Amino acid sequence: MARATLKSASKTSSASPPARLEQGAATADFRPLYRQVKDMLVARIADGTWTPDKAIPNEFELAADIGVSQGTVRKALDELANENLLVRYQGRGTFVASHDEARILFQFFKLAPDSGDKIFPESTILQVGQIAAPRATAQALALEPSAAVIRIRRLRSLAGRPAIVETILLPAARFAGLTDAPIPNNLYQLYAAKFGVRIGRAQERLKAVALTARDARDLGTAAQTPALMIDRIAYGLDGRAIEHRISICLTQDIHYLSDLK
Amino acid sequence: MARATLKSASKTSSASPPARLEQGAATADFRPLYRQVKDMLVARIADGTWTPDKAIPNEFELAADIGVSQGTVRKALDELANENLLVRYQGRGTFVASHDEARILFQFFKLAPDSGDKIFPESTILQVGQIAAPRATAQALALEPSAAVIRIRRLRSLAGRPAIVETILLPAARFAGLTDAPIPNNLYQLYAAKFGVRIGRAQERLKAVALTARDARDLGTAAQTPALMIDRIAYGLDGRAIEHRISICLTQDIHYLSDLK
DNA sequence: TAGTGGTCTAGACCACACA
DNA sequence: GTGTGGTCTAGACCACTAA
Repeated sequence: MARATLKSASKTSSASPPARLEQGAATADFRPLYRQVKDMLVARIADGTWTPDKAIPNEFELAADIGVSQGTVRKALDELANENLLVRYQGRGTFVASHDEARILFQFFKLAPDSGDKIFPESTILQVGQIAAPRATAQALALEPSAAVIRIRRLRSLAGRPAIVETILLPAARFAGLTDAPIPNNLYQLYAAKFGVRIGRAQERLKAVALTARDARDLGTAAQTPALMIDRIAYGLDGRAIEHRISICLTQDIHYLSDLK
Repeated sequence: MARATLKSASKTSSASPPARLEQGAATADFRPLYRQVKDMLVARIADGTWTPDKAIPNEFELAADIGVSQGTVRKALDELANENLLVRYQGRGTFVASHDEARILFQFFKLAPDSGDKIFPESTILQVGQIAAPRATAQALALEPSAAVIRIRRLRSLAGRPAIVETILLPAARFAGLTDAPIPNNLYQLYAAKFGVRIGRAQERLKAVALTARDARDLGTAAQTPALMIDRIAYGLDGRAIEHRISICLTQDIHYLSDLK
C-alpha cells in the first residue's frame, strides 16, 4: 500500500460513527499516516469529544475506526503522550491530560524554592477589568490594535511569602463572562472547563528588571529591587495564542528552573 | 521469546567483535530490551567508538551485532535522536551529534536578541586560574570540599555588545592541561575533543540580581543594574556533573527563551 | 543503482489494573 | 479473568542520498 493513502475496503466497524481519514483526491497530501491520525486525535481532544475523566477508545478501536493498523495509531498516541496532551496508563487506558495542579507544576510553573520541593502558589486577586489591548499584547495574541482584553492582576505567594505579581491578559471576545464569577487559582483548568480552550504549550521570555514602585508595594518590598520578569504567551491545541501573562518575581529565595536536553 | 532475555543462537555475524547483550544470570534485569540497547549505544558514544564525522552502523548491522530485531534497535535509536545524542538523516545514515555551534545555539544557549535571530556569542577571556572549589561548586560537581578546580572568567558579546560575564568551574583532575592552550569559544567541543567528555544535558537555575561593581565594570555599565544570573550544571553522558557555570547577563536588549511543552 | 532511514502492517506475548 | 497499554519480532515498501 502506498504511503499516505488509505484502503477503502471496509473492515468490521463498530457501532460508533466512522471516522476514516480522507485522502484529498485532487490535493496531494503526502504527510505520513500517523501524522494525519495525530491531527485527527488532537481535534477530538480540542473539541471536547473526550474528557480527562474517561479513557479514550483503545488502540484497536481507534485503528478500526480510522482504517489504519494498530501500530500506526500507537505511534500517534505515543507522540501525543510525549507532548503531554495524553497520559497513558498500562492496564487502565489512555486519557486526555488534565490541567490539574500536578501537571501545571510540572509543565508550566518553573519557579521553585531554593530549598525544598515545588509547591503550587496561592493567589490573591488585586484587580480585574477590561482594557484596550496594549500593543505588545495585541501583537502576542494576534488581535486588532486595540481590541478589548480582560486584565487580571494578582499576587501569588509561595510558602506563605508574597513572591510574584502577575498580570494576565485575555481576548475579551473569547472569554466573555469570565469576570462574572470568582477567579480560581488554576486558570488553565477554568479555560478548559468554561471556555473549551485547552492550553497545549507556552513560550516564556525572561529578563531581569528593577521593581516598579507599584509592584514593590504589592510585594511588600523596596522599589528598584531586582526581579525576574517572565513574559509568557500560551497557545491552544490549534496553535493559536490564547493568553499573555507577565509575571514579576522576587528571586531571593526561589529560582526559575530550566532543563536543557 | 520472553521479555528482556536474549536468544543465544548465533546469527550470521559480521567481522566486527560481537557485542551481544548479556543477561545477568543471577541478578534480575527486567529492563526492556530497547533500553539495554540504548545504554549500550550511549556507552559507545561516550567512549568515542563512534565520532560525529562518520555514520554509525546501520540498523540491521547493529541488530545483528547485538542479537535483537531491527525494530528494537530503531526504537533505541529514535529515542537517542529525540534526546539530541544522535542525528538521523534519511538516505545518509545516523551520526553522533556534535557540539557544533548550531547545536549549542539550539540546545544550550537560550539567550536571544529581542529582535533578530539567535547568534553565537564571541568571547574574551578575562581570567584563568586554579582555586579551591567554592562550596556551591563542590556540591554541584560532587567534589570533595575544597578540591582543585579550574576557573575561567570570560566576557561574552552579542552582536558586538558586551552582554554576559561568565565564570566556568571545572574539576582540575579531569581537565588537567586545559589552561595550557588557548581557550576556544566553544568549550563543549573542546571537552569532547581533548578530554573525551561529552555534555549531554544541563540544568539552569535563574535569578535576578544586582550587578556587583566588578561585573558592572567588565560589562561597561553601572553597578546595581538588574541582571539575570544563570547558574548552570552540565552533565556528561554518564549522568555525572561535569561543569559549573555562572553567567551574569544584561537583559536590556536580549532575553532568555524557555519553551514549555 | 545501492544503501540508508522512514513508514506501515500483522501478530505474538508480557505486565499491569480492576472487577 | 478480562482488557488495557508495553514490548518485540518480521517483513514489505517508500523516500532520500550519494556514488
